[in-house]
Amino acid sequence: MATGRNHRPATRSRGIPEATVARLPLYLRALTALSERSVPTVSSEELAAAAGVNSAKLRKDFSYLGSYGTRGVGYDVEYLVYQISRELGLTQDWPVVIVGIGNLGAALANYGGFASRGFRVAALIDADPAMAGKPVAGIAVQHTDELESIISDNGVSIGVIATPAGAAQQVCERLVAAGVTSILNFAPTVLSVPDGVDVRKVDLSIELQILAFHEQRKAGEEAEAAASRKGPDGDMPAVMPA
Amino acid sequence: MATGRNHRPATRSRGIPEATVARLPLYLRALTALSERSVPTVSSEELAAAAGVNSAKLRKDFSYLGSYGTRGVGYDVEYLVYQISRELGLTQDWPVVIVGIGNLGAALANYGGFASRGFRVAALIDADPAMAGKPVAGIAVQHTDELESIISDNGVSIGVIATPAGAAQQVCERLVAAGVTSILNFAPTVLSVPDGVDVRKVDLSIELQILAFHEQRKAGEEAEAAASRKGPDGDMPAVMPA
DNA sequence: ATGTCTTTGTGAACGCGTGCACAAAGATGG
DNA sequence: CCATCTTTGTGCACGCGTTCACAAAGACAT
Repeated sequence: MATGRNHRPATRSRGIPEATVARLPLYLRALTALSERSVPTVSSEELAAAAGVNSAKLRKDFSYLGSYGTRGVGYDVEYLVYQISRELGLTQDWPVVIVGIGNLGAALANYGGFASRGFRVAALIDADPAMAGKPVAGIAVQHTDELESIISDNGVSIGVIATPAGAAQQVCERLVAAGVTSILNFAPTVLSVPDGVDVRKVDLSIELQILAFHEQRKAGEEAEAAASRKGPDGDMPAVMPA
Repeated sequence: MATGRNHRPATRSRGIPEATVARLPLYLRALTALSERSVPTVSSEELAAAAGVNSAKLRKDFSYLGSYGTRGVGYDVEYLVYQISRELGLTQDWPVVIVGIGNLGAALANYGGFASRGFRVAALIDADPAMAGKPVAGIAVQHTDELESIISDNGVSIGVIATPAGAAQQVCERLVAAGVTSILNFAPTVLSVPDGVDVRKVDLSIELQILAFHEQRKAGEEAEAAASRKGPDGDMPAVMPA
């Protein structure tokens, strides 16, 4: 993935493949939606369609967690929600700090998807003294000087970096020194961290560049196909309006 | 990727592996930094360190593009910047529309990483009539009604969806019907699109959940190691109270 | 021109992830 | 209790991606 997969060499954590872990939140979201509609059970086929994956893959993914399905019936929605939540560690409360309260940081602070999944924004931190005390998403921004005490007072182990690229590595080092062991990095930089610290990267510009590559390829193939009336391979799909 | 990889079944586009394409922007960024420091050449070892990857992987990646290096010396920075830019399609101008100008949409509009890489924000679109005309990042927001005409007038082929989850699929369908063939989706939903349309997904909540999983595992291993000095089987994780 | 030294480019092996296809398991009806 | 039908769980094969290790290639000094 977006990104940013590949942050671990090849560590298979407790038998659950990394690729499976990355899909569990996807299943969880689909299951939560079913739960809200009071659907009691769901088959692997239905759930796979809702999550946008192959049903065999989904069944294999679940098989790593245990045998939670009933043959001939499917999976119990509520039970599965609980099991996946537990496996992902979402049954406990994760205090999170966001460093860098610019446009992106503010957007993250306001993002509803955090609170609903066991994540609690413990603090917003910015280096600009003018920001200190200003409320963003109902939380007063604190100055970078407070970083270390905030982390240790709240027992924060997950940090989000939304600073400019130039500040990211330094912020990262302070976070790690203060006890943070998982970092979600939005700054367009490669962070270097000691062993035992997980980093996941989200890079908006990179995603767009990948799209541009495919877009260019499509345009190229099109021109190519238009030029030669007789294409040897006919794998160009007709674009159907949804 | 994060993120969000795996949006294509297994299509190897024009001989260049998908995994390689995803890393090209990373190399490009490192090379651009070197270029700004007027470094003339760089070895695969140095560049790999700057990009945070294995040097053998980097060389193999470049080998898909051609033989652009000089043995005994390394790679010419400027030349490589050009070649990768061309391969990614960044030598041309890509007009982009952003739909959904909330916190996140505004952050994206203000994000500097777009303009510097051949992407031009052609329009900001929001469904709220109260937003229409309001300038965000120096561009006046336009109403959703204008969506189709904006797309066709500007020849937009890349769209960014930053709407709430409920609106995403509908917006997506309108974008596709109007001619967009690449979509970057920030809404927490699985978009269904016709063949020929690329979708990349960035999901903030999913990234955090993956971090939480590893965080929990780290905490579990720690507790396990502390509790049992010599455990016979170590596959049963101690369930920690929430 | 020749030898040495550095660094690229790649052949080959390995491991992970994916998807097919099917047997095992349980529900359901008679 | 038995037959049938649905759906899970998984053995297996295949392909992609990663990494090692080394031969080929060029720079540079003598």
